[in-house]
Amino acid sequence: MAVSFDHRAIEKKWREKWEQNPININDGKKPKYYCLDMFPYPSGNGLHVGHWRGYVISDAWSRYKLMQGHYVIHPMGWDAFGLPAENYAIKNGVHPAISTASNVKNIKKQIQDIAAIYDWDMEVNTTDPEFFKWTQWIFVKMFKEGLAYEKEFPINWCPSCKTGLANEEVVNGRCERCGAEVTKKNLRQWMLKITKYADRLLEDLDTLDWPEKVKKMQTDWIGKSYGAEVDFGIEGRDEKITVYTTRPDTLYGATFMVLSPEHELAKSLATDETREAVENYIYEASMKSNVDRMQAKEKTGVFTGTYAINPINDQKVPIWLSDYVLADYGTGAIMCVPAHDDRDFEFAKKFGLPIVQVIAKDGVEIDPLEEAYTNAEGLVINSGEWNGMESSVLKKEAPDMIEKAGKGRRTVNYKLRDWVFSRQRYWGEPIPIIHCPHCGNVPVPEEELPLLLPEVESYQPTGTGESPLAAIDEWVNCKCPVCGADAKRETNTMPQWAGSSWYFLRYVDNHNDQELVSKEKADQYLPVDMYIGGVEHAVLHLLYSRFYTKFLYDIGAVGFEEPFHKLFNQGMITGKNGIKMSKSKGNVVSPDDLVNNYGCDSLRMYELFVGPPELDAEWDDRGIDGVNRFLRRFWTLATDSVEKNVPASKAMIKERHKLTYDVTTRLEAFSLNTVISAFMEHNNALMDIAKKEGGIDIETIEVFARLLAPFAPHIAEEVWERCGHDETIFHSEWPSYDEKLMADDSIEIPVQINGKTRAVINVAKDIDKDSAIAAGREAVSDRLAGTVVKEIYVPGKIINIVVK
RNA sequence: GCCGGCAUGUCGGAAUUGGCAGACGAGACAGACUCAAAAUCUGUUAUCCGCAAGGGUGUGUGGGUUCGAGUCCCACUGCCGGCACCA
Repeated sequence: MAVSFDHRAIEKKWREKWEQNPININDGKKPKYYCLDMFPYPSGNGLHVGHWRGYVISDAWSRYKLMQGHYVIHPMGWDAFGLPAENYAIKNGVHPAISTASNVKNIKKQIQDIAAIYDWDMEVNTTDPEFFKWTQWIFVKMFKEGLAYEKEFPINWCPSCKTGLANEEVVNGRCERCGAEVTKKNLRQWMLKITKYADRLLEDLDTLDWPEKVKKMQTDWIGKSYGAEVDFGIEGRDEKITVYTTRPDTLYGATFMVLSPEHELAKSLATDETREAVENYIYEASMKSNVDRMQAKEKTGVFTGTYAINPINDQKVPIWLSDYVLADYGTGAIMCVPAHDDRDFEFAKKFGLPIVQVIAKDGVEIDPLEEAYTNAEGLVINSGEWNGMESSVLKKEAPDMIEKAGKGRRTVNYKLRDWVFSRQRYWGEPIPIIHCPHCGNVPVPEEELPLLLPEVESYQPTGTGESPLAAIDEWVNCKCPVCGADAKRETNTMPQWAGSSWYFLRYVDNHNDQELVSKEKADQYLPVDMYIGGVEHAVLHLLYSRFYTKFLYDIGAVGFEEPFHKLFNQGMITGKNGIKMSKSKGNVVSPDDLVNNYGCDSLRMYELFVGPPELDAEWDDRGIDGVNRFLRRFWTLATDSVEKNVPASKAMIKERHKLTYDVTTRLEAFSLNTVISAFMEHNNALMDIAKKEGGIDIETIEVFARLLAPFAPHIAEEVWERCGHDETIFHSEWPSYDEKLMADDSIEIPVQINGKTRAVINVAKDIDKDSAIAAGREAVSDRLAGTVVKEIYVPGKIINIVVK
C-alpha cells in the first residue's frame, strides 16, 4: 500500500531532470531578482554544516522569488587569491594556482550537494586572468583619477604574514587573519583614497535595507565628528600649532597642550634644558607597538620647555608631548581641558598641571573636582564673555565665533583612514604600475591588461617590504610605456579584498573582454537585491564594496551607487558550547554524511530549523531526526492521499489556507525556523484529519508541496509529479490564502477574574460585547465574589472581570 | 572605559498591536507492535501542593505603569558583539 520513501533515488532523479531542464529561466519578461551569497574562499578543508546554512537560506529565498515569478540571478564564484594557498605553496612547493583549482573542484562538488539553483554559467574566479584583468583595470582608473597614490609612512605590519595591513584588518592590535601582534613599519605603500568618499559612504547608509547593527558599525568606523580647529601661537616664535577639538566651548579651560611625539614640531620645541628628555621620549614612543600603546596603564609624557598662547585669553599654556595623542587623527595636537576630559585630567594630575572648570556641574562650580566632569553640559563659567551661556548653545556657536576672530575655523574629522592597498606577498593581483626614472609612476596601458603573475622559484615572503616578485629580474625590468626608458615594475600585489570589492558586478557578464560589465546587462540585472553572508565583513568587504561601486558610478561604469540593496547576516553554526568549528578543535561537522544518510532535503530543513537565522546556533546532529521524521510523515500522507483521492472537506480547506498564511507571512518576515515549525504543526493537523476522513484532498497536498518546494525541493517536486503534473513545481504559482476560509466559526475566549484566567468559553466569532461579557460571567459565576468594578472585552481576545 | 544586543522548561526555541507563556522540535518516561532490538505508532513531560477535581508559583534580579506585562518604563546583574586614548 504505502509507497516507500527513498530519498537517494528521488534526489538523484530530480537532480538529473533539473540539469536537463533548468527551472530558473530568463524569458526577458519576468522581473529580475538578484540574490547573492558572499562567495567562499576555496579552502582545502572543504565545507562544514555552518557554510551550508547561508547557502540554504539564500537558496530557499531564491526559489521563493522564482515561484513568485522572478528571473532569479543566483550565482556562485571563488574568492581564490589569498594567503592559505600561498602558505601551502611555501610548504609544499605546489603552485597556488594548482592547489586552488583542486580546492575549487572539491568545494564545488560539495556545494552542488545543496541542490541550490546556482547558475554555473555565471561562475567567476578572482584568480582567473579574465577576471583580474578588470580588478587591475579599476586600479588603473583609480590611479588616473588620483585615488590610488604612493606614500611612505609607518603602517601596520604583520610580522607573521610579513605584509602590510589595512586599518580594517587590525583587530585589537592583532592581525585579523593570523592573530599575531601588529607592529609599525615604515614602508612605501600604495594607498586608496577611500576618505574622499567618507561623507557619501556615511550618508548613503540611510538608503540601505541593512541590519541596523551593521550600519552602526560602518557609521562608527567612518567616525565623523564636528568641531573646530584652533590656532595657538608659540611663545617667542612665529609658528602656530593647530589643534582639533569637538568642544570649542571649553576653550577657556585649555590649560596645557599635548602633541603626539610624531608631530612635526615635536623635536624643535625642545629647549636646551629639555632637549635630551624630549629626544629620549620621542625615541621610546617610536619603539612601542600598537599593543603596548593600547595597554599603557599610566600616562607618560615630557614637557618641551616651550609655551603656547591660548588665543581666547592670551594665557601661556605649557606644551607637552605624550603618546596618548594620535599622530594621524585631527592635527596630531590637542588642547587639554583637564576639568572636562578623563585623559587630560589624568595627565594634569600626574604632572601637576592646572585644572580650570568651565562648565558648572548641576549648576555649581566644584572646587576641586574629584574627577573630570566629562560630556559636560550646563552653564558656562570662568570663560570671560562666554560666561552664563548654555554649553550646548555655545558648542554650536563657538566655531563661528572663533573663525570670525581669526583664531581658527569650523571643521569636521573622520576616523576613517585611507586604505593601505599593497601587500608584500605573491598570490595576489600584481599592481599594474611601472616606475620610470623619467616619468615617475606610469600605469600599465589598459590594452596590456591583464598583467599576469610570473612564475617564481620561491613564494617565501621576503619580509623586507618587497614581494617575492622583486626577485624576478626579467619580470621587474621593463620599458616605460610612455618614454621607452628602462623602468621597473611595481612588485607589490593587491589585498584579497580587491577582487571581492566588485565581483558581484561581473557574474552577469562574466566573459565580457571589452568591459567590466556591459551597460545593458548592468542596467538590466544589477544591483544586488538580497545579499546573504556572515557579519564578519561589516567594515571590511562591505565597506570596500560600497567604495568601489561609488567609484565605478563616478566614472560611468555602472548606473547605481550602492551595490547591495538588502543585507542579511546569518548567524554562525558552532560546535558544542558555542565553540567555533575548526579543524584544530576537532569539532567540525561535515555535511557529506548527513546528506548521504538523511538526504539533502532533510539537511536543508534542519539548517533552517536549528534556530533563528540571524543568531548563532549550536549544532546538534540529533535534531535532524525531527525534520527527517516530518518529511517522511508528509511523504506518507501525500502518497496515501493521492491514492485515495478523497474530496476536500471544510477542515482540509481551512488547514490549507492556514498553512499558506503561516508559511508566507513567516517567510516574508525571514523567520525561517518558524516556517519549518508551521509545516510540522499543520502536517500534524492534516494527519489527524486524514485519520478521521480517510485521506486529504489532492489540492491541499499540492498546496503543501508548493509551499514546501523552496525548502525541500526534491520531495516537493516528486509529490507534485505524483499529483499528476508534467511541469516542474517551480513553474507553478506561489499559493495564496483567503483569511475568510482560515477562520473558525466559533472562537475560544479566555475569561479572567482580576487578570487570572478562570474559564475558557466557546462563542460565535462575531459575538457582540454584551453577549460575550454575559457568557463570560455565566462561565465563572460560581467564582464571582464581591462587587464587579469593571468588565473588559477585547473582541476575539479576552474577557477580564475586575472584582473588588 | 564608551556604544549596541540578548536573558523563557532538561536542551534548541515559539508567543502580530501588551491579551490563555512554553507552539514546533530534541531528549526523557510510559504503552502498542516485536522472540528481541531498531524503526514506527499512541500518550505524558515548567514547577509545587493534592488520589482527584482543583489550586499556588513561574519568562535573569528589584521596583513601577496597567483591568492585564515575557512584551512598556526605571534601576541592577550576567553573557555576547563592536570600538578602543579619535580629543
